[in-house]
Amino acid sequence: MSAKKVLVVDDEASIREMLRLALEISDFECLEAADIHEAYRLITDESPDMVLLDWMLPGGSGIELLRRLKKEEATQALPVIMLTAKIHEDNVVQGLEVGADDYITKPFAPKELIARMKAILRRSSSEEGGSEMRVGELVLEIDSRRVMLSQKALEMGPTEFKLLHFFMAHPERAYSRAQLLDRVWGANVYVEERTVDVHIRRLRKALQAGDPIYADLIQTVRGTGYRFSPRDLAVA
Amino acid sequence: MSAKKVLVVDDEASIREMLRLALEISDFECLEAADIHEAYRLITDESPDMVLLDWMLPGGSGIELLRRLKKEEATQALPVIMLTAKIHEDNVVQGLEVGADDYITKPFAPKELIARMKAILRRSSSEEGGSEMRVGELVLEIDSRRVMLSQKALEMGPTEFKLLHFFMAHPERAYSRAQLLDRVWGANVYVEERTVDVHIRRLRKALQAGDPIYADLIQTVRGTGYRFSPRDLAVA
DNA sequence: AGGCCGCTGTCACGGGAATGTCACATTACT
DNA sequence: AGTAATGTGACATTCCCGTGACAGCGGCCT
Repeated sequence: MSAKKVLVVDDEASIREMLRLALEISDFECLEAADIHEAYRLITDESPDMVLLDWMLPGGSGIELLRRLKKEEATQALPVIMLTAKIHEDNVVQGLEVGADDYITKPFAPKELIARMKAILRRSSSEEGGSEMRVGELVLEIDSRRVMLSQKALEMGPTEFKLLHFFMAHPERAYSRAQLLDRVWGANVYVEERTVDVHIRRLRKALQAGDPIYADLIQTVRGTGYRFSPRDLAVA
Repeated sequence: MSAKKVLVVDDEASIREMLRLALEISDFECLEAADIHEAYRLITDESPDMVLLDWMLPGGSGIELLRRLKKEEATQALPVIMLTAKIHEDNVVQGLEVGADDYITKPFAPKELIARMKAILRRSSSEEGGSEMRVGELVLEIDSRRVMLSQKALEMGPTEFKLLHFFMAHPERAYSRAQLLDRVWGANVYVEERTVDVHIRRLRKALQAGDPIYADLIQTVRGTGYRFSPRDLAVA
């Protein structure tokens, strides 16, 4: 299992730093945001597996972000743990009502936080019953690591599989080559950006072998990168 | 109904003797083990119908063995009753969490033990819908530890049998070598990952000897591991 | 006890797939 | 038309897997 990404939202740099340390020791990947705007950007761009959200934030309190996340379909299932000061314990009720998965009062032991995080991640990951994604006749079977198009298996390498997986999880959005390298190849990997092009081509070719129309799912966004667009499939 | 085999795991010979007596009076067949290693050997070699497991054992506590049994596919369903001293009653919770079916505190009346045993056997024997698995013409007979393909017996070692057993219980899913080692060989076993390859090959060879088509059931998933796929059998 | 035999785990070798990079062709936009 | 960006085929390298061989171990038979 790859490392889980956790977004820490807190305006105090010292607290973020402390949390980053605790998280990285436990093999989590850590993202940081100091305000709501930055937090929202990171959530859409990096799609973390969990959010640690401080209650007291300048420029809009944490509950505002929480409401927004629970309102949108794409982020509704994203687990959120609230961090709250002992004094404002009555906010906890409010937070849980809005849809926080858990809360923890400051100060807290890192160990307890990690334990709660793992409990929540275990729960949310076991919930994903349908371990397959579908776009029209295209079915990506995660467990068995196969791609079927109209009942027929498609041949492709591991990288193309991961690429397709990422695209199907994030449709209708353009990604730059750098972003794709980051999200599909993984961080801290240095390869030429143009390498993405080649794998895009290989993925298109694999899809085309199954049904030419499906190659059009992968669209080029000139000057930006690529986009996966199921929407245009039905039109054709 | 033939006599049920019961394995008694306890380091004190006197207790084993007492239990043997009680068991044989009630028409059980009795196996004895003084330590975990011997116990494990007897379980794989003799496949008893039930285990009476003392908590306090030299060289690894009983819970260690219990964990291992519950983790491995082949022994997951094997009923285990824990024997525990009154003083350590808090261990009971732990034991039940790991998967013990029942517990009894020493000292106990033989009559009570027998009653609990029968209750559990009744439950577990009614649960086992059939002690064989089938994929096409391939039949895995769990009790007799044999594999038949088109009425013909296949030759394979115990490890290949367990491997096939695991695969048939979890079809259409890719497993890494580490996962297979964990779930087929058992936890706390250190062997090279590539060893899996060799046993995969031996299993394929055994299947091929029966019917070449059936060797294709075991598929290589490059960069990931292996997959058992009955689905592709019918297509061919 | 000795020797045979089946099972297991490890290694080394070879082949083939997957990957990343380049050079060149092609396309899209000004 | 000209330029920048993307598509594409080819290639060397790396990585991964299949396979045969082999030694250790324990059981079983004589």
